[in-house]
Amino acid sequence: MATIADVARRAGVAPSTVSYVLTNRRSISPATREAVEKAIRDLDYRPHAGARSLRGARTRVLALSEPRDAGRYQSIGWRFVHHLSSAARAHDYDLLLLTGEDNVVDNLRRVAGSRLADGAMVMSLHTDDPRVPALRELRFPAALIGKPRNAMGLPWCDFDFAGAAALAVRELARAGHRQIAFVGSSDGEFQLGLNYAPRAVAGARVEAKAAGVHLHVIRSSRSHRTMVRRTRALLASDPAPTAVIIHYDVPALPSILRGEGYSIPEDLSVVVIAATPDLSSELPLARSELPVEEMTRNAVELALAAIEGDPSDEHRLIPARLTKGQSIAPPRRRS
Amino acid sequence: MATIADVARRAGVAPSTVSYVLTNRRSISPATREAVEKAIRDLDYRPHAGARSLRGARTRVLALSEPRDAGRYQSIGWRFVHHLSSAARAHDYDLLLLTGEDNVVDNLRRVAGSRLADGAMVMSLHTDDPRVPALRELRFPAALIGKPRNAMGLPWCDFDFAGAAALAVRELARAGHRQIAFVGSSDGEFQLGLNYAPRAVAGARVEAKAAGVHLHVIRSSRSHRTMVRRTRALLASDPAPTAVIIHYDVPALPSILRGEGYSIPEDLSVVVIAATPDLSSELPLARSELPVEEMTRNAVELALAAIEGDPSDEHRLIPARLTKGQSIAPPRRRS
DNA sequence: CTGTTAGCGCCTTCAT
DNA sequence: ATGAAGGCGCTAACAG
Repeated sequence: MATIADVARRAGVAPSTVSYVLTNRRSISPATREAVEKAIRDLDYRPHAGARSLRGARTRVLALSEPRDAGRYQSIGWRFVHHLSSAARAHDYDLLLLTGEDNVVDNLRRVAGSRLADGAMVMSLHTDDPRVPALRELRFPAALIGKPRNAMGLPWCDFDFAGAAALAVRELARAGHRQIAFVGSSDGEFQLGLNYAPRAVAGARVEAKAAGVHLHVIRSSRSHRTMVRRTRALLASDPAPTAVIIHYDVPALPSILRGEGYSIPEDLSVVVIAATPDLSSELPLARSELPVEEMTRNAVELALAAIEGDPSDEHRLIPARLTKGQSIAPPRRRS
Repeated sequence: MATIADVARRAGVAPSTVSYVLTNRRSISPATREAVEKAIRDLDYRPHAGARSLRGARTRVLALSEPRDAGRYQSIGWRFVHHLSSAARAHDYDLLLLTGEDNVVDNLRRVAGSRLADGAMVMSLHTDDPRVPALRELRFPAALIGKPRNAMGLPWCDFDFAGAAALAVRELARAGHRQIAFVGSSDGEFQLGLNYAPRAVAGARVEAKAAGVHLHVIRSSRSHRTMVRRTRALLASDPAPTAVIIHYDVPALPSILRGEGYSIPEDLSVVVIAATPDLSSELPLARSELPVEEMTRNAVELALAAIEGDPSDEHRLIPARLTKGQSIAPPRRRS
């Protein structure tokens, strides 16, 4: 593999000049720059990442932390990762994955200590996540994807789950619904303490109270059988809900509703919040999409800002936007 | 951050001695070892990754390559990544994610050239994947997860999709079925050229011919509407299939079948191949699970072997094992 | 505008 | 069983 010395020799300049061409840290005559760039191309030269980081420069690597158990419940994880990687590459950064270790915190310590990365992004935040104080103590630059109970001065960005839920309630209330069901995240997500799960419920509750509507709250389940049971109980309650808000993807739920003999939106209005692009549905559901691209772009920006030294506790709560599909109708008159 | 010199000073030994304690490359008296280890603990010393890699040692990082577009079709990806990360950590390796760039091959060149990783693992292989010749040319140690048409001497491991399909056909034939439907991967996966999609179909075809049964082959679709349409056409064909093999997860399919008035297994037997752990189904389906843990463990082993210098073109095709659920019954007599 | 040089932290050969 | 010293490839301070 070619080194900076090889390039310098071939271009007939000093190694430092090559370095300066690369880093743009002082002015270079067009002629020299041209010669150096040609030599770089000819030799397919790439700076040695280890040497760079040793010299005190950046590793240009961002660590991505996610607890091992989160993967089970969050199939969206992969979408986030793809977008995070793109966003990081846009700043010439790579992503180092920190999911495989039992102990999330040790893993961060290790990476920070051995300077494998310049900073971290933290996914699947629990309400009281041990990684938050650890990052603080390590003084390792980081951005949180998700809102912990206490960010302890770390920057974070998140989707406004509470706002999305409130918006859905408001929209349904405006259409005339007075009995609204809220199907929250799955049992597993609640049990892990994933912060967005209760936040969405809380948002819905507040707005329901303000709008004077009754909210029937249940959780979803990954077990189809359980889901059917809970749905039946929900629909059988008296007074029965005339609209359903679904937090996140419970792809089977519309099918279950139909299976129980309800048609959408005639018998039941439906709104999905924090939704993923939906290919499976027959009819365009009213929804607020989870803005994955925007979230990841912001997360990377915040992490890089933290690396640059701004110890900002900036946070970005991305507002929900409701796309009205064809799944909201006025409530059917009780017969 | 502490350096090796700090540790040496604190332990009252030479830096090289500390290094030897760390790398175990020569015998150390118990006393010195103890002293050094204490100093390491006291200072929470961690070797500088960049310095190590500069010195010619390993980076202890494995790159993980997946094309950007694959994420859309393979929700399983995240499971693989989690397991790969665990497997890598078991060998004290970290994972660097290569998904964010438009050009997968450039990305590999870059990482190999700048020595950000010691080797790579390659996911979502297309039948003729450009990464294979590129890795060959770069002489970058790598293991493929998936079987390309031509591995060009690179080691690979994969699930025996053809065998799994054949096994399913055989089992259904043995139960008396003569008209078997095969619901293959989705249009998207076929279009991307993901290698497992056609392999499973081919395996089913070969076994069907050998067993003298007729095979109705369709592809699945992520669109629920399309899926319903195709399923109806399939069930309406004459002679109608009495059993269905589902390649990979089409979670909605059992529901669709039931929705069309078929009960499982009375009206229709069902076998799932390359299945993911199923939480959503009412009844335990006959299935061969995709052995994710085993695949990822093997992939890491092969990659590390390649890094160690064995230029083996070893490959590991992991055989399918069928779990008989309660979804296979003899075909219903035509009425 | 460009060249020379020191040193980042580690491993390893050579010497003891 | 342990030390001393050189150099991996790069950047930045210092010279010109």
